[in-house]
Amino acid sequence: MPISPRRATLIEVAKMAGASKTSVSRFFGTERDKLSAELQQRIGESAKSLGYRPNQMARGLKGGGSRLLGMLVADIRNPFSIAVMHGVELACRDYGYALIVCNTDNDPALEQQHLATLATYQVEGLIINAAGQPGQALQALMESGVPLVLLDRDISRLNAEVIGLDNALAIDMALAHLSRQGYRSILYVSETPEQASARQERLQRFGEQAEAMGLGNQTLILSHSELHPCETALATYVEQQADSPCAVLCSNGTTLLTMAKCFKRLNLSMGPVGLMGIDELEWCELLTPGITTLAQPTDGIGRDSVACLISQLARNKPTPPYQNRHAPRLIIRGSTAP
Amino acid sequence: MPISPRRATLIEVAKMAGASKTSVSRFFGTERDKLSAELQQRIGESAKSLGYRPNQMARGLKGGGSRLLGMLVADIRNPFSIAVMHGVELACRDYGYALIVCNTDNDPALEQQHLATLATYQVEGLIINAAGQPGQALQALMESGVPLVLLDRDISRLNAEVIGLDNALAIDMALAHLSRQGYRSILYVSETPEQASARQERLQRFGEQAEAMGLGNQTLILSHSELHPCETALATYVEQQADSPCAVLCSNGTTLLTMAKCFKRLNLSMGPVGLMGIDELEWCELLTPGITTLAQPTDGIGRDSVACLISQLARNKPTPPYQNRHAPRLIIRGSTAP
DNA sequence: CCTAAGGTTGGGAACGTTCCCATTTTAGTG
DNA sequence: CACTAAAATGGGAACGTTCCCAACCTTAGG
Repeated sequence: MPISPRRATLIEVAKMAGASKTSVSRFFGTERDKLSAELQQRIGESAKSLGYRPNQMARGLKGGGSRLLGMLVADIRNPFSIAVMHGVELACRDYGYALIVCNTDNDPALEQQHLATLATYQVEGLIINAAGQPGQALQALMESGVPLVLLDRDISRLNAEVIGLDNALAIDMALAHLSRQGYRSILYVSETPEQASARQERLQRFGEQAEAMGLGNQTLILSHSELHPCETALATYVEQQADSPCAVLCSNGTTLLTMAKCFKRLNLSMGPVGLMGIDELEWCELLTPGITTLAQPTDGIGRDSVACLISQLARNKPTPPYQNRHAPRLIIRGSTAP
Repeated sequence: MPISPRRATLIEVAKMAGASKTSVSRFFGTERDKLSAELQQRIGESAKSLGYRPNQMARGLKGGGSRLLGMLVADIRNPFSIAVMHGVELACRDYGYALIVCNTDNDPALEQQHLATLATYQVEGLIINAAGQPGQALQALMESGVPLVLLDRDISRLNAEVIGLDNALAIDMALAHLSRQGYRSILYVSETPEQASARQERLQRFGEQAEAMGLGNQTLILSHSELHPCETALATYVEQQADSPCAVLCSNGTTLLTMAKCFKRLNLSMGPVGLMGIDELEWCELLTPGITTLAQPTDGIGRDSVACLISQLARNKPTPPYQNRHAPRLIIRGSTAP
């Protein structure tokens, strides 16, 4: 049975190097250059030979901060969330933070619980992609000095930065493209907008802007994941619009997948009936004749979320630039060529 | 400027409840029932009114364990990784652990660095989906008492559990299906197998089993992500096999996507030339006529990884059941109907 | 009525760091 | 060659917990 040798500690390194714990602490902290070259040498060697690594738990305890960021994701299986998370990861790496990720599977109760857990770990900042409206818990967290960034979804009565897509711009770009291609009437497909501000913003802008541009517009809200009702709704819509070219605009990747399936089932060909979505997915290029999308700059959104957090953390230093509303990128493919 | 009131501490709760810190500690630990009902009441109320939450950092420091698990992922944007991570998340929740996720983007250097970071946070266990061969670092970690689970990829000379797909079975199932459907010759497409044991196992089994079944077999290794060489390789292969029905078997989701694109470019129709992949992706159903896949039980793999960790953590308790090699599920679609 | 046993409760040390301050050494100045 | 400022180093107290052990308060048996 292998004995598990406890990890080496600061004191042991100090003893071995013939230095004080303070010096060793300095060596691994921000004051290494205050040490003489010779002492640095000795400490460095001892630490190496003992395989010493500072214990972040102990560091966090004594004022030093946990160097931990928390991320709360509503649905980890959503490719958008993942892509953003990737950006967050990259930025964490740059700033020297580690990341605790919690997935709520869109369950508000679980969300509350995870929030409590994250607080327990003394995270220094929090990136929240909310499932419910945990305004109260977040308010408490903010008041106790934890900076917050809301990802994609705003929370009412909470004074925190929201970082995500420029939803109005996205809708405008989509409608401009569709109109340019000659579609005269648009069906907008969204998931239920109640709990997600981004959905609301997109939905509302769609109504306003389509009206302003003189485009026919209708809305379809997907509440459950069943395909059938959605299929009939689409069939009905297309039938109604028989006289003028029409298109379907999907609010995100999930709805786009659903509608693509409906197109297939109804044997509708994309193009003659337009199809377009927000969010770029790997299969959009693959599906003949290719689906036109608005790609979100997910990496940038993730990175900026962290940058925003860090800038709140260090109020004294100049604020690194970050953007709240990110512009999408239009990727034109065959599905919007009538 | 809002003053940030420090989080309440154990001592403050104790003071308010007129109890000792030990009692409060007991209340939040595992010995709550050793306290009289009345005392529990008082402590409960005080804690609530102060919004007290135990500080996990401090807990971890004093022997209590960090209640933190680490997960190292080679490529966080791979849907397989995500799906497994979801299972890991679920299990963590059940066992009362939080999860630190590190993504290495397939960079061995970064992997080393992340490993060091995770050690720094005193994680109690580690789930490793290795990018390189960090055997040395992992060995050190194991020796210092951190249980390990290797996800999908084995690491040579490291005595740790490997949890993942039953690769031999998967290949056998795929070949059995393809053969049953009448394909006489198979092209196996894999990414470079050097650094990933799962790829090696699949590749090797493919050779053996196809030979044993009397099927024609060839292998295509995708090294870079360029489409063109791959496209010509496919074209050549299909041409060669003009006389007998042939199929393409893809080692994972990435190669499947690549080959699907090649099929499209070459205007090959799926079915007449078979196409099949390991890993189930959302678009496999969508792409006419549907792609036959072997779905990995990703949730199970994730859950079992955690279960395995936990069982190592508590050697005294009976080992919860976990499985090392998971069977895939065959999903038959049109792409393997000649 | 005394004592042992059991159930509750509390005090203090320890966990591995950082940080404040005191001390020692070095270098610089008149 | 003192004398002082600056640089380098070290000692001890904190950080918020848990855990060991001691103290207390019942209750029941003799």
